[in-house]
Amino acid sequence: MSKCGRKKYIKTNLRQMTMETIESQQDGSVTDSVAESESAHMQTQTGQNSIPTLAQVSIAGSGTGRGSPAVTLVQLPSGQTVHVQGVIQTPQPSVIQSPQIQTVQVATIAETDESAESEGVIDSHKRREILSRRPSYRKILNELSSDVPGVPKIEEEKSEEEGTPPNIATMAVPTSIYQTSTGQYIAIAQGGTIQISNPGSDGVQGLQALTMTNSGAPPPGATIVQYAAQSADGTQQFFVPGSQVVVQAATGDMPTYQIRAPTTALPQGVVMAASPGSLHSPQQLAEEATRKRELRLMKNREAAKECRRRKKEYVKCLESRVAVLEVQNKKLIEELETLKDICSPKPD
DNA sequence: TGCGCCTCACGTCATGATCA
DNA sequence: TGATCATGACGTGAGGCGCA
Repeated sequence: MSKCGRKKYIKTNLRQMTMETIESQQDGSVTDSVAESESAHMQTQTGQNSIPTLAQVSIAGSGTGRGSPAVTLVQLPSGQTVHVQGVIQTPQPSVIQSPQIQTVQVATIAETDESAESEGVIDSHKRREILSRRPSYRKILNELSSDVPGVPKIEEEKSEEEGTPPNIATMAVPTSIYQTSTGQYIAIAQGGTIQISNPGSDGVQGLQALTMTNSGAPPPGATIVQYAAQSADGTQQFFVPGSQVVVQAATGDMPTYQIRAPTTALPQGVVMAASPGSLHSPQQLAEEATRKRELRLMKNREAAKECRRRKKEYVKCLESRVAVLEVQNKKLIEELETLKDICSPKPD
């Protein structure tokens, strides 16, 4: 398959996955984030993500009592209520507090780009150097949320409510990745899913599904793994003890896998079936480098996905905050008008 | 219907931040 | 201090939409 075709294939799968994720988020599943609960309102009629609009809010109840620190309940369209603290209070940090830094930096970059255009001297490395200094979204949001109770934090790790759909293309982050002597990658995810990736196939394409079913049969506590290889050979079964770690494959036309108890703990749970000490020839070193690179790329792929997800969440949270602050601002103005009326006696 | 534009999501690279 | 993580930048492809 050509690169274009492959990308198309992967994209189709991923798009489907994304839609499944969106659907699962919209079907009333519990979300503890204001932003996530508002995701449905961010959708346009075409179902496509577009320029986000500010969430409309309504004031659910006027708890404003004079002289007391009032707390106003702001009803978001999603039904979520947000506590807006007293009208008179210490200035809160602007919603664009941290992004202001970004704005300044972007302005600098714009200048840089201009000068680069005019002179054509500044290379992309310098630009990258400047651009990469931005603070992380998570950091910004967590700083904001620590200041203001209404802003949810971006969690370090998503709870299971956002569990990946049972699609092999999702490439669930494996707890253990093994490499067989045939060069295949075997990843055992936390949910027990086993993924086998053929060498040379980057990422999801080479994955073969292994379904695990619990059985009370053979060794107690063992798990029967049905090898769902797409060969015409049919289904193979594996017995996987409870905390299996090591997988080896025999060379030959018919690969076999042995899953054993762990012996040594290597970083990131990666166990090389081929002894590292035997890697002497340049070819083996090159293969090793290639495998390492593929592994790194795979991890980075997942990290990038997660990063984008957090970024979207961050943006939604900011939008929610804008909505809340707008309501707060409106109330401030109203209260100011009221105070003006009280303090300025009407002429007879 | 073809074309151009826009948006979105992705993969990859580079690099700062963080961890062991 | 090296390994790993997190994330911005960049390039690319696909799909939607308006227009001639």
